[in-house]
Amino acid sequence: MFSKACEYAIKACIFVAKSSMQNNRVTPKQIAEEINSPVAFTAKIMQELVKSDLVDSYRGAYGGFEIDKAKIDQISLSKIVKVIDGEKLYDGCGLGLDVCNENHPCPVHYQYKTIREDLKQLLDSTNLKQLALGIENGLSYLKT
Amino acid sequence: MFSKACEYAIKACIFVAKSSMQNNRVTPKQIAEEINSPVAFTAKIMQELVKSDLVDSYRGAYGGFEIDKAKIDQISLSKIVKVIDGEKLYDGCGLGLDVCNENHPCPVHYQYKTIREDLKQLLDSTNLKQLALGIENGLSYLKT
DNA sequence: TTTAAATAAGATAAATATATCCGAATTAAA
DNA sequence: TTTAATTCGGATATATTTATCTTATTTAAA
Repeated sequence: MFSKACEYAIKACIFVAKSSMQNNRVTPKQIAEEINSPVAFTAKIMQELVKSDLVDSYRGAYGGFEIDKAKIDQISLSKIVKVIDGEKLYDGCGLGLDVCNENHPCPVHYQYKTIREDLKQLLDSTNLKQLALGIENGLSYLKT
Repeated sequence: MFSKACEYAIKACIFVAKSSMQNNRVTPKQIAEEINSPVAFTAKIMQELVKSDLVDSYRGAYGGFEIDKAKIDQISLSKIVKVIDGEKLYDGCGLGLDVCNENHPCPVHYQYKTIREDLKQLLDSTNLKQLALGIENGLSYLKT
């Protein structure tokens, strides 16, 4: 469904959001420990998230990553997924046809469309604040 | 969502099913033309489908691939997907946790579960006969 | 001003997925 | 029995994704 990079990105964002709510900047090392991911690869992904303006970074001593508290509930999962995996999940054909629409549907076009709309709905309506609170309250987990 | 190999497999199966309903065996070359896929890679995928008993193959002159007519409506998309992509889409965690369940849910566990059940429902309830008829009747297409 | 801690950027490596190629075995028909 | 057409299996090649490493730059505090 999502690439590994995207899975890491989502989990990293949730952890950074949670930390930012507690006024803590975090380093790639801390993130990787918290979400059980390879440090260097995680750092690369963080760079993309920074470039795309979803996360803020601060260099030098006492630096790290954070998310503007006021923005935490404005960042939906769909924004993260689009930055890392692109729009494919959003508008690609289930069977990979370059052109697939009502005029020229693939064999599973209509059924797949429903699934995709549901997924879109899920990603659009879920934001980092909700997820960070879930972690904070021990209702969900970022690693096993 | 699906790997490319799986997309090819699904489309190939639909074409083989349609051909078998018309009492025609088909070769990898014909399949690849019909679904717009690389010939040799398609042939490899057909081998897997044969080994998994979803498709029958016949060697030598006048050989090729076919599906037992009586089985065409017994082959669901889920069978094909499981053979090529495995069970991950069916039971994997949306965020890649090794263990993810009600007792230890990832942050999107419940929402993702709904999507997955819908997808499962779609794959389980759609069979090759339905899809082959759609192609035969010009209601859907295997390539653009 | 020096130092230690941190991100940024680019090169490189490893693993996986996608794709090709070729020789061996099989088979129906001529 | 020979031939041509076909699948099978394994080796190889290419592309993409995942992951690591190294150097440069930045920055706060001592």
